[in-house]
Amino acid sequence: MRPVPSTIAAKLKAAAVPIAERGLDQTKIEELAEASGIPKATLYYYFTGKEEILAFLLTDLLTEIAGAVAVASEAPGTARERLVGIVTAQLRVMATQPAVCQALLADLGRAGRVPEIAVAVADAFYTPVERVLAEGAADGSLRKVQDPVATSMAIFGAVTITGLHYLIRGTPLDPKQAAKHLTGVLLDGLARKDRG
Amino acid sequence: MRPVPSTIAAKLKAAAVPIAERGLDQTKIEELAEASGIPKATLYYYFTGKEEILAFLLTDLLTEIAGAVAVASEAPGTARERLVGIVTAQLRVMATQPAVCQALLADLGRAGRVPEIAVAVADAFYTPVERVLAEGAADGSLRKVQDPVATSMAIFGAVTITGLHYLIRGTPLDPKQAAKHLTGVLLDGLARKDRG
DNA sequence: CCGGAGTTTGTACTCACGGTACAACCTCCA
DNA sequence: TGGAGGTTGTACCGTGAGTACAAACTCCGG
Repeated sequence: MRPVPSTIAAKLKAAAVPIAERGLDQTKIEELAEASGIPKATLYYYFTGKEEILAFLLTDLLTEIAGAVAVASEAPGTARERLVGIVTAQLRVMATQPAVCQALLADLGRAGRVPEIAVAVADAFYTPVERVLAEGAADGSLRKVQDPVATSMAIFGAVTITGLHYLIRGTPLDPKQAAKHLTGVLLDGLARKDRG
Repeated sequence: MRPVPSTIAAKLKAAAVPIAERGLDQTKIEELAEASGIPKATLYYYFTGKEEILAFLLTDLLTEIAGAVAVASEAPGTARERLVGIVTAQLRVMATQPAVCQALLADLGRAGRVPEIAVAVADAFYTPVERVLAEGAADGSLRKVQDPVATSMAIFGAVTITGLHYLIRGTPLDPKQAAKHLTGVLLDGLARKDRG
């Protein structure tokens, strides 16, 4: 993959739309060309194929998420508050870039198969959550869970699948609102509190 | 799609393995034929193509899950206990049929695009959880959540993505154990209880 | 202003694979 | 025993991914 100039990278984002709608395999290269306004021959000048185009879009997205999450992870306050911030940040990007996010989440298998993307997903989602869980156990704002890795996986699932549903159904996603509800459930739990 | 005899249906299950490994689009019909021991021509006698073969495997799987979940939903005890039973049942099927489950969860976008499968997913996952949440609010074993639909989506995500990770990594999945941890987190929440 | 390096793009091509057509054969039952 | 329907091999077609390549265009150093 040749270094991709920013003009191309910018145009390319529109290519995520047909991919989100139909899936990569049901999307012809010609459609990617059409959607992005970049001729097929030029696409092949920079990328070796469809897969690589999607990988480029996804790593771009995941870098952005990782950045926003890193900021939220540095915020002052309790770990519990930062967890809310992290989830909000993740949902915010989903609201901003619905198509690429849908392309990622609707085909998680591909992400798992491409090591580069798998790592980026971990950096953007699991790892920060895992850390904030540990911080919460330390500062007393979160309880100590038995298996932080499994727990961060569960949180990842809850957040992304919730977001994915909004994206698929096309209903507008209010990140703050959704994060509030989601973390409300995740933090307080579903069980009725006997003494709360 | 012609009615599929049980002999064919049984053999066909093996076709889920290459699909889980590589994804449907990276799997040739010839490979499905090889994996299942059913010649290509016979596959096309019963199905109109790859998509339909996968759809058949998925509806079969989802019917099974829906059945197991229905049983768990009828169990005596509190709604809270039934919720644990439902999650356990879902994870149990994932442990029993790893390949098909992976094929489903690693490509949720496809499920969303095929109405038949989307409905089956709802029947196997959301709807029962949504109902047990309502029952829990009624019998007092679960707290009243603001948005039961969104909550059941989050639960769906937590359960399936957790399961998917086990499947992708190939680590053995103990349904009881995993369900215990998962529902532990979901029921009690991540926040430290001030008075528990 | 020239020339060359790298970029952009159109066009023509190859080839793998999904899917179809069809005929031979087999099985089972009336 | 004959015919309907299931099973399978083989030959074929069309689509679309990816390649090859050359023409044109941009930009920069001399």
